[in-house]
Amino acid sequence: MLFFRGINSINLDVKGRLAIPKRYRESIADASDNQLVATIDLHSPCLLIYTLDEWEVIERNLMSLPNVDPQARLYQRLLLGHASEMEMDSQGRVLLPSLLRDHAKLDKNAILLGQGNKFELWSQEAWDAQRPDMLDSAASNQISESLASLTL
Amino acid sequence: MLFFRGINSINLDVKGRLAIPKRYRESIADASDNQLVATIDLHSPCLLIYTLDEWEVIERNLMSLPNVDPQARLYQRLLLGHASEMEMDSQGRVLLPSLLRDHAKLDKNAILLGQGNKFELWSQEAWDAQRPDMLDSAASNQISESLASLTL
DNA sequence: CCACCTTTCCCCACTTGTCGCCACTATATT
DNA sequence: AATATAGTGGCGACAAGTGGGGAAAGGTGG
Repeated sequence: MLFFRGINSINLDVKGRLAIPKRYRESIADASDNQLVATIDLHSPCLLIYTLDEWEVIERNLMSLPNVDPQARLYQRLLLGHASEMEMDSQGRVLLPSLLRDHAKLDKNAILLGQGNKFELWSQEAWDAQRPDMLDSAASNQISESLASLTL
Repeated sequence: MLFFRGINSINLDVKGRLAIPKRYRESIADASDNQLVATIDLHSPCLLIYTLDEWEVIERNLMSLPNVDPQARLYQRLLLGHASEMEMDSQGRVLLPSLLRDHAKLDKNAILLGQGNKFELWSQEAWDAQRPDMLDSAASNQISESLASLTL
């Protein structure tokens, strides 16, 4: 089973290519023949990067939502509409479509977060700006019900 | 199975032609011999573009609706009435009928969104104007029941 | 019925973006 | 300290995107 962990500081090249860290490459090659899919995150200014097979699961779930629900339609439009297939080249790099780079304000310095079945890709600036807030709200005492059962 | 994804920035030429991005062309050629159908979207100021065979499914469903239902008749009139067949030329371009271009306020800069069995075609202006609102409402915390089951 | 005008379509040229290759640098390992 | 390996960046070839000219087809008006 495929599971991505860890934080990586990565430089995009001037053409917007992202070099996937070596330690992830083999499992990506095995899982989906070097095919990745990037889309936007709806809650944070970052991109989500899935292996193609993981993405197809998401996609099936998305498309099975009731078509009459306006919010479901919105999700479909945004997530599917931004989902871009990318293929790792022989050096383990993928070209990020410029419209997606724009969305996440990605230029050179980026942060790649392993998040289980996907990666999150942040611009360094956005990450640095939001990390303190994330830590603060995580540290606050308001534990949601779903978290209450968690033993760390 | 045919499945369109992703966002594309595209320039229409002065004659109103749309060049389909290369990566979609082969599946369109395979699925429906370069035949596409465009119609209007009923909820947003954009056009919907189907392969001919996918459109024929929609069409059958539309026509099987009860004829006495005024809303069904409305849908039939609008969707079927605006549906225009288009053929990709040797360079992968289709001519968008001027009445459809007018409906979606399309001039030069356009955004083509892959949406599963169809594409959505937006004018750049309309897309830029609506995208922030769409992101806002997608990010809002009011998650409808149907979305609650979705794991991204 | 003919002439003219507009629309559509094809072809070619040019520009831009994409991709592969290679070299250099930094980091880790023995 | 030397060597190997991953990361980074630049160059160049090629493909895709874009735009314009002109021929053909279709429609309109005299």
